[in-house]
Parts: sequence; structure tokens; C-alpha cells
Amino acid sequence: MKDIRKEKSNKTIERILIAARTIFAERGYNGAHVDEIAQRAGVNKATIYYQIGDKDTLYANVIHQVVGNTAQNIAGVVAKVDSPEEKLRAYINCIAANVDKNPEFPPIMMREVASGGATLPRVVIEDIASVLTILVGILDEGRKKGVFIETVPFLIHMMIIGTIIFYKQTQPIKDKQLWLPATLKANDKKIKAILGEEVATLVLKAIKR
Amino acid sequence: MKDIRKEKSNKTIERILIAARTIFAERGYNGAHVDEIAQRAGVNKATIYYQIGDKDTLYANVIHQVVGNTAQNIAGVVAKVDSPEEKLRAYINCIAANVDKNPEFPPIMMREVASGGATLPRVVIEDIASVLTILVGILDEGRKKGVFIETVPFLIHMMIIGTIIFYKQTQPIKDKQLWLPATLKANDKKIKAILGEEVATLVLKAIKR
DNA sequence: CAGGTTTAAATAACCGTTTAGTTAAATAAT
DNA sequence: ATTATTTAACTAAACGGTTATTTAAACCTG
Repeated sequence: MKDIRKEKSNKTIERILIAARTIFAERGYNGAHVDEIAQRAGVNKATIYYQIGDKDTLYANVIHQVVGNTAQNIAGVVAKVDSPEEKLRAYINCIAANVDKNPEFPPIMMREVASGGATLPRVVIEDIASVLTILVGILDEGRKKGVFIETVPFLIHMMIIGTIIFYKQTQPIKDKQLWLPATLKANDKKIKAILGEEVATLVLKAIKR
Repeated sequence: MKDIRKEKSNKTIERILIAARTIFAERGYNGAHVDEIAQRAGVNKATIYYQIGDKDTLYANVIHQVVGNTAQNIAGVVAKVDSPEEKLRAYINCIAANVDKNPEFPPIMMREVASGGATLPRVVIEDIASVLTILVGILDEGRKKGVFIETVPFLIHMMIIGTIIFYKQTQPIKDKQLWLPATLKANDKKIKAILGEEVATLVLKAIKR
């Protein structure tokens, strides 16, 4: 027996969270206005306060939804393959796929990092830590087996995530501008679909013994 | 015949710009309050409007000061060496050095990218384009000489700048947190001084034929 | 009608910008 | 040289628009 009221309010909450995610991603925390989120969600502003709470709480919900699932995905995907190379490929591809599915991830994460992670909820920080731990395991195993050189895991992770996020987020900026030489716009389309593979190839080549 | 008033106002403008740079970097455009900048600079709020103009103008001044000089630096440094490998090393090291000298660069650039570069002044965009053009030249020459593989220059640039900026900006966050495994904190100090070299080595290894 | 849900309207704090006025240095007039 | 006038630099206070949050009334829905 399903409670229709609950369903309705669930739908309302859903709509609010989707609108909030979009607008927080577009304008950042301070640039996003509750009025605009309400309008976008098609609800009255007060409904947000009734269903979710104040702006901080709303933002925490959004960031948890956006960043939260990535960690478990990675753990699952990496466990499915054997060699360190394959694991690293899976790791990178999984991040790229998640960014792809979640266009709000890059801007939100960027602004979060830019402000020193001051507002990052504990949960999210733990997610990131667990992802990092997985990478350390992969790199360590590869080094022990003699297939990877000695590396600084934290730097490698920043290389992976920095490359993916920056590329994804600057792509639209580049496309909108007419100022750059044709050489740059050339090999563009063919990458879009396989950014993860491209990055994986580069990183693997960089750290292979 | 020296005009004491002029000297005084120059010092005032300087103080305002320094304060503004710090606070815009810390909090972003919307999070930065003119009141706080004035307080930090030790001047009355209205002085900012008298000497510089409104918040937009103030921000444009800051971003120009922070991003402006990097482009010319790179061009100069790259021209000094010969082989594509050396040129790329110089390119990467120059960016790293600039980020090092300019701690406000990462957060400001990140937020700028996050918001789709909507507020980037024309001048800054031209700077970035000229830097990209230099990289295209290096990669092209390397490929023609058979020392580099075929690459997507835009992706390589995002790899370089993404890695450096993300690493620099996440370092303090990481250090403040106690949650992560000791393995991660290990090889840390020895990198800090030579981040540029480290990134250059990785990128070169990745794109060498 | 009774409960949860949504809404329009009100509130209050905040923050960018302006204004009107003060201080003091530089220049002109006596 | 002393006084008067102009000008640059700065300041305190206020203005006005914006925006997060609250309130109380209307609205469903069972």
C-alpha cells in the first residue's frame, strides 16, 4: 500500500534537488539564489524550506548526491579486473564515465577545491579518501610487480581527475570562442566519446616501467 | 617637485588590489564583500569606488594582474631552448613557477572555468590562446621530428594545467585532514619544490614516441 | 473535516553603491 | 609671506535593491 502523499512530496523533493544541482553547478553557492531554484523547480520558495531546509542543507544534499555514488562505482569496477594496468584503466574510465553522466560534478568540485574544501561534508571527504586508497593499492601492486615506476599517488590522482575535469569543463568554453587557431579545433569530436580511454593511455604510458 | 598626494593614492590603490586579490581568491566573486576588502586594505569602502570603480572593475583589475603576465613569461622561456623536449619542459616548469609565485591563480582560474569563463576579460582569453598556440607549435615540431607521438594539444594542455592547479590547490586541504592513510602523506615534502619537474617528466614520458 | 502540503506575502538582514561632507596638500592672490 | 581658493583623497552615513528566511492563510486529499 503506497502513500500517494509521500509520492507527491518525493516528486517535489526530486524536482527541487534537480533544479538546485543545476543552478549550484552554474553559479556556485553564493551565486545561486533560492528564488531561482524554486522557480526552476516549479515550486514555491517556502516549499524548499518545508521539504528540505535552509540553503546550506539544500547544498549539502546536492553535493552528496553528485559526488556520493562515484566512490562505490569505482570500487566495484576495479575489483572486476586483475592486472594493475587493467585496474588503472578501469579506475580512470570509471571516473570519466561518472563525469560524463554527471555534468554538474566538474563545476561543483572545482569551486569546492577552490574554496579549500571548507564546506565539504564529512561523507564526501570519506568518499574521496576511499577512492584515493584504491588508487594507492593499484599503484603499489603495479610497482611491486615491476610494471609501474615509483610514483606519488596523490599527484597521479590529481593528474587523472584534474585532466578529466578541466578538459570537460573547458571544452564548451573553447567551442564558444572563435579566437583560437584551427589546429586546436581539429581533433576534437573523436575524443569526446572516449576521453577516459585517451587519459588512461597517456597516464599508463607515463607510469609504466 | 613631488606630489605627495599622488604617491599616497598609489599606495592606496596597491593596498586595495592586494586585499582584493586575496579575498577574491578565498571566496570567489560573489562570496567576496566590498566591505571586507576595504577593511583588509585598511581604507574606507568609498575609497575603493573613488580610486578604482565598482566591484566588477575591481575584479577585472585583479584577474588581469594575476593571469596577465604568465603568457609573456612562457613565450620568453620557451624561445631560449632548442629541442621540443626541452621546450616542453620549459613550458611546464614556467607554468608551475608562475602558479608557485601566484597562489591566487589556482582558485581564481578554477572558479572562472567552473562558471564557463563568463566573466573572463578579452585580454585574458587572448593570453590563454597565445599560450595554447605555443604548445601546439612544440607538439607539432616534436611530432614532425619523430620524438613525440600524435596527440591532442588541447588535452595535453588541460593535463598540464589541470594537474598543476589541482595538485597545488588540494595540497593544503589534504594536509589539514587527518583521515587519510599514512601511505599518502609519505612522499610529500620532496615534491613540493619541484612540482614542475615532476609533471614535466610524467607528461614527456606519456607523449614520447 | 483534519492532516499534511503548498502558497503569497511579509520580514529582516545584508551588501553594493551613492551622497554629502571633511581634511589637507597645492596653487593663486594679496 | 600670509591668506584665500582650488583640488585630490578620504570618510561616515544613508539609500535602495536584493535575498534568505518566516508566517499565516489557502489548498488538496483521504
